[in-house]
Amino acid sequence: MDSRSPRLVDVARRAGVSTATASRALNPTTRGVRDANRARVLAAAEELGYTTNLAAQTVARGRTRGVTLIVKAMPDDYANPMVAGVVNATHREGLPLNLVVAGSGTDDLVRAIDAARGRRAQVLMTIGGRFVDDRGTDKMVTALERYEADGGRVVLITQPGLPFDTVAYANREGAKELARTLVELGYEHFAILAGFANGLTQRDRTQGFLEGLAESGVELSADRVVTGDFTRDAAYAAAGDLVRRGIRLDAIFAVNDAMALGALSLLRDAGPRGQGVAVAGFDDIKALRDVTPGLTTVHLPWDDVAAEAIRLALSERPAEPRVSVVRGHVVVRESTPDRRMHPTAEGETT
Amino acid sequence: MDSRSPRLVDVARRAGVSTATASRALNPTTRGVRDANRARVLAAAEELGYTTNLAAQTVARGRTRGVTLIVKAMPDDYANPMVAGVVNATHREGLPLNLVVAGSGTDDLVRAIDAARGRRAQVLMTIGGRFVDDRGTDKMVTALERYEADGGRVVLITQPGLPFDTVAYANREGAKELARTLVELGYEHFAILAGFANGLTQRDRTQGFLEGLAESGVELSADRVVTGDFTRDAAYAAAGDLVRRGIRLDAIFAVNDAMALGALSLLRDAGPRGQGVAVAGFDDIKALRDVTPGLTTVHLPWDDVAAEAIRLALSERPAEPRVSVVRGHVVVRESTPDRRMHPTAEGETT
DNA sequence: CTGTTAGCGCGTTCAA
DNA sequence: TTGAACGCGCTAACAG
Repeated sequence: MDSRSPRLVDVARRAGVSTATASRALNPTTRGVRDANRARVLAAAEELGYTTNLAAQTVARGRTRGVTLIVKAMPDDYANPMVAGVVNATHREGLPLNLVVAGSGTDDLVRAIDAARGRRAQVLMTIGGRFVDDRGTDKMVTALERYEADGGRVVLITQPGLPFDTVAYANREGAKELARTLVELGYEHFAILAGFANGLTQRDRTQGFLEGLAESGVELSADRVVTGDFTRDAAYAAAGDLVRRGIRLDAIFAVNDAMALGALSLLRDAGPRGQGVAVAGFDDIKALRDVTPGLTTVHLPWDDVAAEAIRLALSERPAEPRVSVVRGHVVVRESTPDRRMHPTAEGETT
Repeated sequence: MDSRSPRLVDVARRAGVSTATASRALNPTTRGVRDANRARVLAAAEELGYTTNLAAQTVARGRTRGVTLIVKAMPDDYANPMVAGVVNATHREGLPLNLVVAGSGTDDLVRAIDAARGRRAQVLMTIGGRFVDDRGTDKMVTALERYEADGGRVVLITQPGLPFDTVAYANREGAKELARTLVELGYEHFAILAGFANGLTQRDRTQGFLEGLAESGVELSADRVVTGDFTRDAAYAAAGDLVRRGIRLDAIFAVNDAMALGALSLLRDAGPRGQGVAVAGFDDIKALRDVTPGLTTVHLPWDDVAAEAIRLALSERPAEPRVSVVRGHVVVRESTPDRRMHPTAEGETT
């Protein structure tokens, strides 16, 4: 078959006008077409099943609408609330979305950024992916600057400290508040499932939690901060190691909810040794509504985050990069019962 | 700033060759460039931070790599296993992915298809979105045919019966097996949370379940098949209505796991009236591992489904459309305990 | 308001 | 193996 798509010339010919007029009629941006002609062009396009060749349009215009979202991985268990938020927000705005899963290396990230530049995409957003003291950060910044120099807009999500518009969560503060709350509830012996040692988000949450403990006068030895993958499965495994070590454990803080749910499952599966250990997470993902016991966590207003990211992206680029910090708050649920009311429940693990 | 991106000419000039040679050097597809020249071109590109303008390349070539995935909505609670599967599979294959959320109307779908054609995208995959007896199906098929006539490849997921390559799940059979299993376990009084009345997947699962019941000699009055949204929240609400109606209820079948989890939560929140009602779902999403009681469901091999879809998409278009049917199997968990062992537990709701 | 014409940046013949 | 020249489909500047 391969009966090639109709082109603008075909529409123009059929409508009895020039391609220029046809183009103008099709693109409401440009005014100045007699109604009669506009109608004929639209009719011709309809009859021919014409669709403008977006690639050609992009070449001619030099730029194309739409956002490119770079993420590190697409989880198949719990929805990433940020990804879902951005996907739905762009849909609402009628913006084409390009979802790119980049490897975790800096090179992969730079490649993805360059590819977006090659696509002449209007806005570029990235979630996660930044590392602490990563030598590659410079390369990434350079790539992003090239992208902006080329006329694109960059919005970083949760990666404060870079010279671009940013939507950041108050990770450290939220974790600190969570730690204080747990201590108040009567917990003393903690462990942290910290994710990647050098992931920025993970580090901030871990450090915030440690600070909160310190302020409340609770110590935490380094061997109780378990690093590893940032996933539910890794957390399940890590919690297992923790339990097998036989240390005294009142509560586990996992740096995100998916990990916390994994830990919770391990404790459940572990039998008696897992009983009585509390768990807390971070994010307050929607799935928590269906989980028992309810998971104590730090709530973040995800819809606001996504909306804010889009807002920044669509506004004029300011002289100085803007940083919107979104604050969360602790939500206490049944996974961290009040121990002060059950003083006898202490010491159920060894 | 707007210091425009370097173009191929710039690279060519810097390497001291023509744009033709530069193009050939950059595209490994074309052979026949002296190694020395190739090296100089690559070096020049590197130094300039050159990235091919994909739009221009697409115009010149007439087509571009990558898959466009059309979905109806992006859930923010549980990951859609198909979406996650396709996202990750395309990433593995190094294929650019365009994720499009189309409205549920046929027009939205047709628009999305035409847009993909306008983008000259290589392959188009759609998940869901087909309706029973929808007058719009013809329009959709026409749009897809135009897309294929234009050189693209179409792969439909879970929408059997259309003249395109298709990956279908055995929805009806799985639901039928589930119904038989539940009856064997001793359940008699069912209700179904059926989702959209005219959604194809939902209808197949509902009808399969009804058939299974019928074969097992169990009747189900029409007022126990509750239609509505295909989401967790809608299911939560619908289960509430069910409970309030005060009918005798042994078990609820929800046509997907997210809905089942919503129903489970409602029953939990409903207090005594919700107790003793079993729940079963469909899909076996990963999140079920962290839920108690474990949810009885129909397992589908999601990784296989995504891989198969990609395989079909990347293979030559066959003369006759191919249909791969992926079969699932029932997994019984604690949400549907064996009632035959607890004859006294009967009739706990009214 | 409309048509002519000249690009946009790249791939690709066709000779050399 | 290489380069000159043309074409891809569309928009934008410039006349009219």
